[in-house]
Amino acid sequence: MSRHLTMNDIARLADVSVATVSRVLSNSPNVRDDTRARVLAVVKEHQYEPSYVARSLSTSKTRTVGVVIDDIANPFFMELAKGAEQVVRQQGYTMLLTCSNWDRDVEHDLVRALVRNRVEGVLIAAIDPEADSIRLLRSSGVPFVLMNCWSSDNTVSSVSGDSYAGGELAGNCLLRADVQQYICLFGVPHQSSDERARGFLDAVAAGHPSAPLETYYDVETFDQGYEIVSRLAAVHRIDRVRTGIFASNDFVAMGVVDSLVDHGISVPEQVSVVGFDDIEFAARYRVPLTTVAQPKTTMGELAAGALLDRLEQPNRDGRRLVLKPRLVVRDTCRPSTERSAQLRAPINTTETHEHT
Amino acid sequence: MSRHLTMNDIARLADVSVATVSRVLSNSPNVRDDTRARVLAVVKEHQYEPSYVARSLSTSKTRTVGVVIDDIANPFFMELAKGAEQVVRQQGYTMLLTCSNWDRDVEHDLVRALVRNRVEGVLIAAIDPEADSIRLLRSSGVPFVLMNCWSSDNTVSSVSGDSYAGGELAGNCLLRADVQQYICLFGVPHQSSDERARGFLDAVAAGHPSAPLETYYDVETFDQGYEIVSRLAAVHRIDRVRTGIFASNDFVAMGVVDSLVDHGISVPEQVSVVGFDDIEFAARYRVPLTTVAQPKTTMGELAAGALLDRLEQPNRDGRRLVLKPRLVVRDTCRPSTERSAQLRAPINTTETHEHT
DNA sequence: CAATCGCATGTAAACGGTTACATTCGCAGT
DNA sequence: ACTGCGAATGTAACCGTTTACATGCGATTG
Repeated sequence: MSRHLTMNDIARLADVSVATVSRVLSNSPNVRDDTRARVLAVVKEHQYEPSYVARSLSTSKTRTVGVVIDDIANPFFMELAKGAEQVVRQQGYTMLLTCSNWDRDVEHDLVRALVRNRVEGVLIAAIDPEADSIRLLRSSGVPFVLMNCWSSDNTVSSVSGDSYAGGELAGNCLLRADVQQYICLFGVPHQSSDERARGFLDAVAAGHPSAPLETYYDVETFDQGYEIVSRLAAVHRIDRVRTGIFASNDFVAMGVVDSLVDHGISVPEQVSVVGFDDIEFAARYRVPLTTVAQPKTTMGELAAGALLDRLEQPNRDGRRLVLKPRLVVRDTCRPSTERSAQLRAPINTTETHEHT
Repeated sequence: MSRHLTMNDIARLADVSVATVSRVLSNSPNVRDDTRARVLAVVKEHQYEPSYVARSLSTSKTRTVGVVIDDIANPFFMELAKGAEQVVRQQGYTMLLTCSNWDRDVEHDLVRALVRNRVEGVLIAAIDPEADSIRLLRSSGVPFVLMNCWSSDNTVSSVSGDSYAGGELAGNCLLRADVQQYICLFGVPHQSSDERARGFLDAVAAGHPSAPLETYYDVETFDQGYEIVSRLAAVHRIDRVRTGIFASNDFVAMGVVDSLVDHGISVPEQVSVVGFDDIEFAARYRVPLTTVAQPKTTMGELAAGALLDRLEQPNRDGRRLVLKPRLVVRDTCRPSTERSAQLRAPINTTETHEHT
């Protein structure tokens, strides 16, 4: 195909200099009306589109921010990204969305690619906030803000949910459902899932000290949830006594529920399940999920806002935003009234907390 | 923060010229080993990352392709995009994903932005293949391939599902379920939804000529599906006779089913529902959806493949790829055996068809 | 020992914009 | 007619790479 037109071509065709064309296109004043019209006519006639790559090189501004998430198929991250997109686009930035598939090497490569593309800032749901990818970001001086995790270094900004509180919410919910044993399906090692685990364990340790409790780690997917519960069901580990299952996210919770109904175990009568995230589908699942909701879109928006602040105010110090989760009670776990009366744990809070 | 290092900085630090640095970084031969080592040492020490924007300007190659989809929250498009991402990344391209939200003006702006960013090609799920956005693509000479639609102009490549056949599949499925009236929830005007409608209507006209049939247009969302069916249920239009409902996509189908169960109407005993797309969640919905599956990931992969072919072979003529849909029978519509025996419509095909 | 060759390296011209600065133009004031 | 001045336009340097070409240099060769 033919090559792209350049500003020079337009200048020649309109019989003016490149500077004038540039001025017309950037709406600068001090261009005679007829000249402007002549240039615009040529531009329109030839459908000229100026090269942003040249412009970026010239101005050293790309008006682009990079976003790194872990899983593009996961509604949690998609909502984060959507929230972020909203606000960056509205400030005239373009968003470059990338996805690490939970692989640290990929994450590192993605960050490298973003830096090379000279994005002006990045939003990253880091797998590990001390990883090389973050070091690279620091050393290359590209402003960034962490999402869904945080750093001990208080020069770096972050936006995350209060996972410990979320874990407690889940724990208390199961407590109130009056179950006699607990199964914990925790996620891959990660700040936020570790906190969830702590919060959950602390809550049940406090409310139900002697209860039998079994934990699994690294479970993140529907299939894993299905699988583990199926194994337990096969040996009648969960259909004899009332059981509470904590799932590291809503996908896992759905897998769990799927397995339970496939084994003829009734939810929530025999087994109660609490998920995490409250993805859109949780409410529409075959049995609507009781789950801990995180304000996903808000998180994306706040993160983007924080980043944009940084871009204008490069040396403001970091702020760590922590958003309170909220328990959404649907059909997989309902408080049994007697026990609820005893425990008077707060069960529903939303609010923005700011540390540092 | 400090500015980015440039190749010049590295050259100075390593006491060589920029050309040498460039050669080292592009692995060109003809660099003495010790020089190479010296340069690499400096590069590593200062975490230098070359600017792709400068490189792109210099080489007039961005190694980037743009993708335009209609709705990023819709799993159908996400899968398309994922399929495409796979293959472009693996060829060393970066993918710029954008989303029009079904707005033609936005779509046009997005294409404009992609052209300005000098993407080397674009994959576009066009709202209307004759729209300005496509004209812009043509006139700027950027290779592109249509997804989920097609053009009468046979120089343009496209990858789409055989929507007419899909409509027929849905129609025949309802036919076999032995329903006595039909409700059609068609989508917004669009090549592929129009074809689905035609296929569906032709199928029931052929198999059940005298049946009462009611059509709605522009229904695309869960809420719309829920809403329409609720109105009908309120006036007992669907709980008296066995009814078949065609939904323009799986979201709509879920809304429909939700409304039905909320009104105590049993699915599929009283009302049968067929969706479209077979998004991942269809199988896990509160009542698993009978739906027409499209090979979404494959479509993305093929589209990307076609585009990459183009990039190497700019003036090959277009090819239109049409993929056969497949009926997935789950719980919202099941063939009643008597009638199934009479009609012997093909019910399950997968195959790639190539026209032109 | 000079001519030749090939490899390693440097020099400088692109690439397509932006923008500081220089120049020209049109016109009012004297 | 001349000066002065602001508005309109042009000129050229710069942004950070790549790459064609020039140069330098050590080893081979007649």
